[in-house]
Amino acid sequence: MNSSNKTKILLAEDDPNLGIVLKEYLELKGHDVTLCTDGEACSIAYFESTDFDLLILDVMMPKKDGFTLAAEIRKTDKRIPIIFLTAKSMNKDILKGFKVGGDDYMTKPFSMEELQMRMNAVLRRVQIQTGTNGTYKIGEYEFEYDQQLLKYKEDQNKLTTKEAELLKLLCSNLNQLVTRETALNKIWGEDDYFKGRSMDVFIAKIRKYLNNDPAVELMNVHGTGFKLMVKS
Amino acid sequence: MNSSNKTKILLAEDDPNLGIVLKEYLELKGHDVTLCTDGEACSIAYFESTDFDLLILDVMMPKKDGFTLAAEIRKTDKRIPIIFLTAKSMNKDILKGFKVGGDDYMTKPFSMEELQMRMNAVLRRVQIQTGTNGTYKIGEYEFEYDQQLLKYKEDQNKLTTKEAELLKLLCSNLNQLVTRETALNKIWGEDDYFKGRSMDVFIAKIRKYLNNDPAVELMNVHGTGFKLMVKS
DNA sequence: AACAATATTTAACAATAGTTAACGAGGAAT
DNA sequence: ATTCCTCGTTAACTATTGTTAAATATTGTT
Repeated sequence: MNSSNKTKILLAEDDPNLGIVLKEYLELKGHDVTLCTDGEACSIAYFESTDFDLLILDVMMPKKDGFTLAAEIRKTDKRIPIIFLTAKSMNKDILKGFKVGGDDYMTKPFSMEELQMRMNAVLRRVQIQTGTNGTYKIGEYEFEYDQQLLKYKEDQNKLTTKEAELLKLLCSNLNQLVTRETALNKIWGEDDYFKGRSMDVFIAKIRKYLNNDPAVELMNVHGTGFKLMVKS
Repeated sequence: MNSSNKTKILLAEDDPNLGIVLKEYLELKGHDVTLCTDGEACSIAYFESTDFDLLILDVMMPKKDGFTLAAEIRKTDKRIPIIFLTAKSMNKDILKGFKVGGDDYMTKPFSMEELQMRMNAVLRRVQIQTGTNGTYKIGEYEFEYDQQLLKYKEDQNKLTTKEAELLKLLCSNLNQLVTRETALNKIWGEDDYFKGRSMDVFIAKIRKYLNNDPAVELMNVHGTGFKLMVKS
């Protein structure tokens, strides 16, 4: 979940009418919507930011279709919910949407209410463990990203901005790999040797914060990245 | 996930034709299905067992409708995935299904394939959430891939990433040949002479870890590959 | 048996990661 | 304006992980 308590939605829809109507409806419902009108713009928007909570992708789009885009994103993020929108109700298409790692699939025309409901259903799953306002549970710890606060029982640590950003990225991929590349691009904005060393220093700091709870482990995957594991 | 490797599904459907067809299809797909023909029977089945992985509930059922049943279950279990089936595509109904805590909603008639896909999508989420992808038994050993941990009685060894990946590949082909080519391509990404030598070094390391239990043998098939054998 | 190909093992080496501390830019306090 | 403080970066050193090399052993073929 991103810093505000709004759900941050990345919406890709090339039909300008539908795009704008959707954006306005979702904003009315209290969400924060970024609208892209083609697949490439959407790809760029996604990979530059760390804090989208949900993707809504039209399948048929200029430059890059929704399935291709979703497949790319699923390579680096298995968690973020993806809902596809499509005009044609071709059976094969639906199956492809799921195969590529989508969470739901809606055929136009659909009611806004149903979209809202399906969004909630899919978000409820990820929010069961990420509190609703930027609060993450990490074993016995509680991490308030908004306040940059990491709490363990009575103790609490104030994190720096970079520490908090990195920990948030790890939390939103809990039990899953975050590649060095992803982290560097999303948090440092570039991926070079020195930024990489800098990240290692932050990883060490976060480990130190987290070593009260033995069920929590921030582990390295050699040559690839890190994953924050919580044994259950 | 329950103890077996099958997905345990509780299916409630009062139409006997559809019920039986669904059950048979899902069993064909390797799942373990319990079929109930009314809401009360389903409620009893659910509350008597602990290890269902997924509920598929018809909405219109004798004695207790699917929504009421789901609402009851959601009081005690917020996690278990619920998919509703319904004949009528009334908008209000769909909304009610989600309000009551459903994860997906399918309108009859639907294709079996789409049901399968939607099941997978919903199950994938809970797997990701719990980080429970792989624990293998190897004779007296227990291998937790997620934690890169190999346990033998009281002892436990922390494996490196490569060791864990290779052991996982061997485990998922227990008692079966894994060709050098397969292993090299899957784990090293390419199949050349030096990667091959490197793999041999890892095989040696894994053998060393596994030599407490005489029933376990990581054997070579000359010129072809390796087999992880467990005698019983 | 002699030979060639493949596999095992140990050690040296290279690349990646972990840790601690020094450094420097920028903001806040004096 | 000067000093102090915080934070991110860089540096230096150590540890871990994975690859290459080299010496030995095993297997299959002629």
